[in-house]
Amino acid sequence: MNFDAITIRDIARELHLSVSTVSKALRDSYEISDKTKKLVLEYAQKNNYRPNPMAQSLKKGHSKSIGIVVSSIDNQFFSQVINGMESEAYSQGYNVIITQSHESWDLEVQNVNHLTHRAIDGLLISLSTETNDVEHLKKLQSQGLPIVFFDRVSNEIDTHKVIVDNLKGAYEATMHLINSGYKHIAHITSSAITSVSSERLSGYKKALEDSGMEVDDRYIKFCTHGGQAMSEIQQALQELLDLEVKPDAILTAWDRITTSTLSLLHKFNIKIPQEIALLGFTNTLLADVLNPSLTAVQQPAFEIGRKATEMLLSIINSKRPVTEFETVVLPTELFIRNSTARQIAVK
Amino acid sequence: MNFDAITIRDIARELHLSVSTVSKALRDSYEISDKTKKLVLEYAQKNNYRPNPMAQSLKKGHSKSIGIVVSSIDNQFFSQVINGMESEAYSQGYNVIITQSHESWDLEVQNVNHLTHRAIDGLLISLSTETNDVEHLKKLQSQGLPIVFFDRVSNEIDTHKVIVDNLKGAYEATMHLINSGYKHIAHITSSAITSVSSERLSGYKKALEDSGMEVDDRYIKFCTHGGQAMSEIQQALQELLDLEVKPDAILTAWDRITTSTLSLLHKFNIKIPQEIALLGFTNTLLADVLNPSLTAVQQPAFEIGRKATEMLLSIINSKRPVTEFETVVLPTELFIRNSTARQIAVK
DNA sequence: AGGGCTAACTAAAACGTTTGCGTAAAAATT
DNA sequence: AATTTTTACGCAAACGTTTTAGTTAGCCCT
Repeated sequence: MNFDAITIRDIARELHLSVSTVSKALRDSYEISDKTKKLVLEYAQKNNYRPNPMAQSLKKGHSKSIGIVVSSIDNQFFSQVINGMESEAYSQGYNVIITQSHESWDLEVQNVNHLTHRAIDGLLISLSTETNDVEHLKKLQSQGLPIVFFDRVSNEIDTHKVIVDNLKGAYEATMHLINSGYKHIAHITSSAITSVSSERLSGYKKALEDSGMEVDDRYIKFCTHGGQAMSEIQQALQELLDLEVKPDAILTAWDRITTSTLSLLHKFNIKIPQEIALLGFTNTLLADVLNPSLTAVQQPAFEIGRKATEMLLSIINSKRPVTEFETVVLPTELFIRNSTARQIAVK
Repeated sequence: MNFDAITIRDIARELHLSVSTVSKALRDSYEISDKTKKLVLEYAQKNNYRPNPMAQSLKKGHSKSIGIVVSSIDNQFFSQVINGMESEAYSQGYNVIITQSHESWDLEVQNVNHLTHRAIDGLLISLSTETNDVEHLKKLQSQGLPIVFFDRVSNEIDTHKVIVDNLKGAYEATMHLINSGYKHIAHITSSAITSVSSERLSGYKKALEDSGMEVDDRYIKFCTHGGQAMSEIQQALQELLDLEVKPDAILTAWDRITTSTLSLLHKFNIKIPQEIALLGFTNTLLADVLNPSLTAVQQPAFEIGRKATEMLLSIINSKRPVTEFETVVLPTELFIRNSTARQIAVK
């Protein structure tokens, strides 16, 4: 393929000017006369000149783009987060490069390496469920790459973080179930490694304890692959259904687990909420029109993304090394719908 | 921010070698002795050397990344398409840069300009609903940027394209409604400009005609903003409901229009399919668990993305200019669920 | 012994910019 | 008129690589 792109050198030759004059004219330098500027600008315009971004990046020492690692783009939570990131990044003249870890540590490392070092000016990352070793990120940070965590954070790395109040979100959700009269509330979550899971689990447990209810480990199921595989959720659900006392409500802690559980309950012909109520963390825009409409803990995804990006750019643009880091905690919101409707009476 | 990244020059100085020797050693050139290679490799490893991708890109004349423009990432169709693109691109050592046009021509142009010219080696684009002027893309193509269209294509530009058989998809969908006994089938689609809309509209009309039914323009509604705004869909729907003979079925032609229409029908308390049946183009993974489960025309989104990327990379890697272009047409699939269930009898 | 080979390396140019410094001419100041 | 200042431009180095074209030193061969 031949890219017959016009360069600053071509303009210079054609206009009988020096390369530096052209460069300065294009950047509207005070050193250049209006006449020359006009000449150069018009020629550039006419010939559709566009500066080579690689040359600029190389020269300037930054790429004006930031890397994003999420587990999966087709998760509405993450796509909303990305919308927020894109919005903030664009408004500050930055580009985003999105990669997916698909909940795999290997892929996460590979993506980070791919993005890494000067191809990006900073990294926004939500850890994969598999990740408990963050050496790869530590090394990058120590080499000066600004990193901001969002959603699934690591407490082994000191940097800005944007999370939601997972404990409170799960607490309120569980309380809602308890107040609705449910007695045997199960919890399906992801791998216990992630910050998000353990916080939500704590919220769930605290609500039970505060209500004088017993925490029974048999009602708590972990899906180590973050619910990427339907099979692991199916197994978890099956085990719950096989208990001598079946749960009458389920709190699902992850977007994908929530929707998959809903699907499986349909598949098993279990009436929601009559037989089992369902309450899940999810950001799907379709919660209202699901069958039944789904009581959900929703996260301010756009704002998470926006805020994380704002913080990352503040590190990137900081004159001196940033050593004071901040963790922003945003609130979740509980939307009560039919999937947890209290059973007034059996119709 | 200071990036104390190590360069090839640092290695050379430290090892008392020349820059070129180090470069060649790293690239495993036959000109370098095994001893030296080992030395360099070990030093590089230990000091976590990583080639500066910008310098490499500048030198090599390509960036090993491709640009993607879609209308919106939080549309499951597009996120699945992107998964396919990412998969193919990664397997060939390419990176993807994703941007969203949000159905706006202005943003589309801005994104393309941002990505454009040497920051990317090629472009994968699905036009925004607003777009009917493709001069910006023509210009880029004429300058040598490889472009592949998918989903929403322009026939003013000659290049590879990947689409689905929209006419057949809409035809089969409409036929399903007709065969289920629906008599007044409405069609809500996007702007008539897009290839996709007009093809689906044709399929809808053809099915009616082939069945001896009249095509009544009052039953066809256009949402010029591609359904980004709920309000325009609401208005379209309201107009349909205000007709003296209300439609008993609606075929929605776009993902977002489909889910929004479902929401609105709920809001208006209209029973699906008893009062109005709904059949829509959508790739949501939740079609099965919607209320009611949704009869849907689904597109092979992953494959669309994969194929488009494969074709783009074939242009990029082609030794000589490509002049023969191909349009790949993939089949859609109709999933029949409850939202169009034939009304055997009124319960 | 002289020429030709080869192996292993180096020097330098190039990719397209940006930028600090230098400088000639024009303008302003003495 | 002589000096200084300003204006408007050019030169060349630099960013970190890759690559072409040398350049040594040692070896083999007749």
